[in-house]
Amino acid sequence: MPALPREFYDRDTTLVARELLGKLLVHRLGDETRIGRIVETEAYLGPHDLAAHSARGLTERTRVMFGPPGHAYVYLIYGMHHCFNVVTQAEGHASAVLIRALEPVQSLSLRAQGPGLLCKAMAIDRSHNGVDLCGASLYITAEQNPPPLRIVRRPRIGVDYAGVWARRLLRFYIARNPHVSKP
DNA sequence: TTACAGATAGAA
DNA sequence: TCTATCTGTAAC
Repeated sequence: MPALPREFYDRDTTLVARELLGKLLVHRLGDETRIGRIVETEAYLGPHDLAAHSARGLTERTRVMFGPPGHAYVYLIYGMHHCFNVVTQAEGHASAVLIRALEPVQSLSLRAQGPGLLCKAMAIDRSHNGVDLCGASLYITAEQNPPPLRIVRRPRIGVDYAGVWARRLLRFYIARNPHVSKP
């Protein structure tokens, strides 16, 4: 199964967030390959989106978010948890899709519901910040025979401070999937 | 130098 | 269901 091409990420962020559902996140480690099905995502639409990191402008941390699409943006939250994002749209758009939950497929012994647990289960940390997802070690691929999905749209989590942006329906998840962090 | 980010684990 | 915790980041 080949990795999704960079063109997949170089599109409308909301569209990418929706199409990422049901895809497989693959991380090749030394002697094992960890795979999880993406069941929950959130779209962050760039500098004008007050809920996005890029709203404060280009900083050391958000640099890769402003970079070209198809790269991993991994940041540390509360100094304890990692969050895994995928950069979307053309360089400078500073848009990204946050992967919030996975359904274990292979070598995932830990729960992966919630952005922090997801990174723990997939062994993703800040060393993966800026990694090219079109590469061979960490990438996203499509299933052979993807089942039909019922997709639910909801407001994003933890962005109450973002005014009108907090009400936008930019969170997507697979309906009735038990691995979604909050149904 | 210091306030803040909002998810997680564990207690109640 | 509620609360303590934890530290890198960026504004001060």
